[in-house]
Amino acid sequence: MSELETRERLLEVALDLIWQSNYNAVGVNEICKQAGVSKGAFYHHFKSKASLFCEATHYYWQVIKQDLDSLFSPLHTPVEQLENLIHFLLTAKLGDKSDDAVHGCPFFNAGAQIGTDNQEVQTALRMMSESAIKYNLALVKGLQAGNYLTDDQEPEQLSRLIYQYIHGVMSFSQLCDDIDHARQDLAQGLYRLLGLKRDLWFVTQPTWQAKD
Amino acid sequence: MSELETRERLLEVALDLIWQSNYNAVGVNEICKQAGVSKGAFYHHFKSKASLFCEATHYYWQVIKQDLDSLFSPLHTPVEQLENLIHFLLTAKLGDKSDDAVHGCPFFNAGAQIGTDNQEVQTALRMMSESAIKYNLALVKGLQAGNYLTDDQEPEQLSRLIYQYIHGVMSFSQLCDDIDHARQDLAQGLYRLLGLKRDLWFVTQPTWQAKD
DNA sequence: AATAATACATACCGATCGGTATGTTTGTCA
DNA sequence: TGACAAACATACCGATCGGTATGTATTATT
Repeated sequence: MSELETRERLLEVALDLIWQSNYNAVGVNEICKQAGVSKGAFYHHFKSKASLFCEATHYYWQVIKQDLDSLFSPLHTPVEQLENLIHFLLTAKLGDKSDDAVHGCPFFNAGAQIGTDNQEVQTALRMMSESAIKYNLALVKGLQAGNYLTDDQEPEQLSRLIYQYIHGVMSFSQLCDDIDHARQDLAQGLYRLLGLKRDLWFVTQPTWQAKD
Repeated sequence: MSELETRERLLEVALDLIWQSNYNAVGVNEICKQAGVSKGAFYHHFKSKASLFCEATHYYWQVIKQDLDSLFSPLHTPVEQLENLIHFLLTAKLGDKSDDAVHGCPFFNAGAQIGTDNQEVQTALRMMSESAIKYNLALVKGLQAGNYLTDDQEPEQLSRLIYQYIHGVMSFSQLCDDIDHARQDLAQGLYRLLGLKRDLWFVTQPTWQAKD
């Protein structure tokens, strides 16, 4: 196995395992085992398990950002961007693939577990939240500028509301292991929160697709 | 210490500790220590830690229900009920008391941790969700019947949206350790999700207070 | 070629986890 | 008063946790 890859191997395996279950249930030993590296290698690259998690958060976010940049591309109209976001959340995040269970966002699940105890982790999660909300903010401003909304609420607050709701939907559908409700509710909730004009509801097709 | 109380002592201490941190971080030993009972007593009353958690969920919900019944009392108008709910969430749940940190709902934090692994826990949490949504449903129907809303969305879905959003707000404000945003966002989000008529926003005072 | 730092691997640590086996007290009913 | 079970208390268990100490290749530097 190549040298620099070891680090990424650990990050990806950790993401995978934590995604499938949760932070506490996944031990350092198992991460190493699945990654095919030794514990020494693990603690050579990361100073602690929490530290790995922080870096994994960052790593994961870099990947997500590529998708977000793509589906929020100026090539799409604001309404298309909104539909792209919905489509993205339903497929890439909630696990449209007909496999096993519905996954929430691994970082918020994990954040609920260690966030309050570990300052480092909490900070990492906050920064990811802020970044995500910035994307929402751009979307909201685009929708406002295009006169697609029924009122002129502060865009900062609106982008926060959206973020909160998305998180709520994902947690709920994970608990109920039911993606169908999420599919019904997500768009509805976002439309309502944003105050999207009624004649624009459920009429635009997403213009973005997850790459393979 | 009286006999029957031991059980409740364990439940309340467990709630307290889990509330303050999280399910995984709180061990059986510490619960027993804080409750002033032995481990033998613990496993005399509960067959496992997860089982305790399930019973604690039920116990906790019984307490919450009393508040919900009170603040959703027919003595209040539907709009007052809504404001009562908001006030309740901001004070009793998010911890208005100026003490330390912002707490989310301990059960959803814990649910994110063990929910997927433990069938028993997951079921208990689902039932609590369903019950909570039923309260929302009554509220929504009341608001619709009183013609306080701008549209006639399916009340079942609306009550779900509300539930999801509330959960999202609480998680977010816990992560950010910032109750001020929650205070700003909660009402705004609920108004928008429900489609409450604009002239009713922020004009009604809650008619319910937490009993010390 | 010698040296030093990097990148691991192996073996092991104390702490703590949830859980149990067994003993002792306490109340209950006959 | 004796029998019996419920309600604990004490001591301990194996497993596993995150983390470390130490040894060994490998690579870069001089």
